[in-house]
Amino acid sequence: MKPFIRVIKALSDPSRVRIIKLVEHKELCVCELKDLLGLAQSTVSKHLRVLEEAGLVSFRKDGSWIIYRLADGSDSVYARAMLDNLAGWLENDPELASMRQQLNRIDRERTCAA
Amino acid sequence: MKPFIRVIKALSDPSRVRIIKLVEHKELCVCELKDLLGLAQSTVSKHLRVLEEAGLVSFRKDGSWIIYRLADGSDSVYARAMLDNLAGWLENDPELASMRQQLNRIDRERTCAA
DNA sequence: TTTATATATCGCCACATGACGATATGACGA
DNA sequence: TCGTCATATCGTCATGTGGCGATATATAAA
Repeated sequence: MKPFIRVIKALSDPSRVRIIKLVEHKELCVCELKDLLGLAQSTVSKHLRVLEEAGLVSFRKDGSWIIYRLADGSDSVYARAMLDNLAGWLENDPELASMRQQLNRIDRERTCAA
Repeated sequence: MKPFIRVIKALSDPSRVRIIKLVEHKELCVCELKDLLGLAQSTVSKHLRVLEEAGLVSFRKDGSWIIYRLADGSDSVYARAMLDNLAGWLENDPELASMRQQLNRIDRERTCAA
């Protein structure tokens, strides 16, 4: 039961779902997510930790950046299934759409004036 | 986003997931669920309300009993998908197994000495 | 080494949530 | 009608959670 609940709880917050739907398209560093979501850096960092512990995202280091991407789902059948579901869900969400437009705008230069 | 979050939040509590996995097999009244879960009647009633508002369970009245069953999923694509997923998940959970044994024991007589 | 940037962690606060008992409602039976 | 049983709702409390700013850590650049 616990591994299932961990995945579901991780997805029970709108900000965390937005993170999933953003990194679904393109891996992103914390400060990019922070700007897109309009949340404090510490808040985003905490959300990413929850998602990572649920097996929903993973990360790699690139210099001083830590770049998050969708997990491959090998940690948890629940995470895998929910990521598959989410890939088709919320595609028409207006908030997500505007965030993705912003995402395209910052596509070329990774400048994260924190 | 909101309808999705409503379904996910409804499933983010272990007691509510247990309710789903119990009524998956057999429709049950509130007092049967109360006995199986070992929770106060008011608590179970509140959980059922959350599940019903998410489109995960529905109910019918039978005299003074209110008997809950899985929803058909027509209210919400998210509810439908999650019920489909859950049908295959947690089948080996030990707590659920012992609850289902109890469930078979009360199978014949619906006596809910509250 | 010092400075700046990116991230994580910590402490705090406001609010949400799950639990309970007590009470209200509603149906059935005596 | 009155009492009983099943359920829902209300009030309350303890705990969980999301938010922030401040701070610690680590890397890169000056």
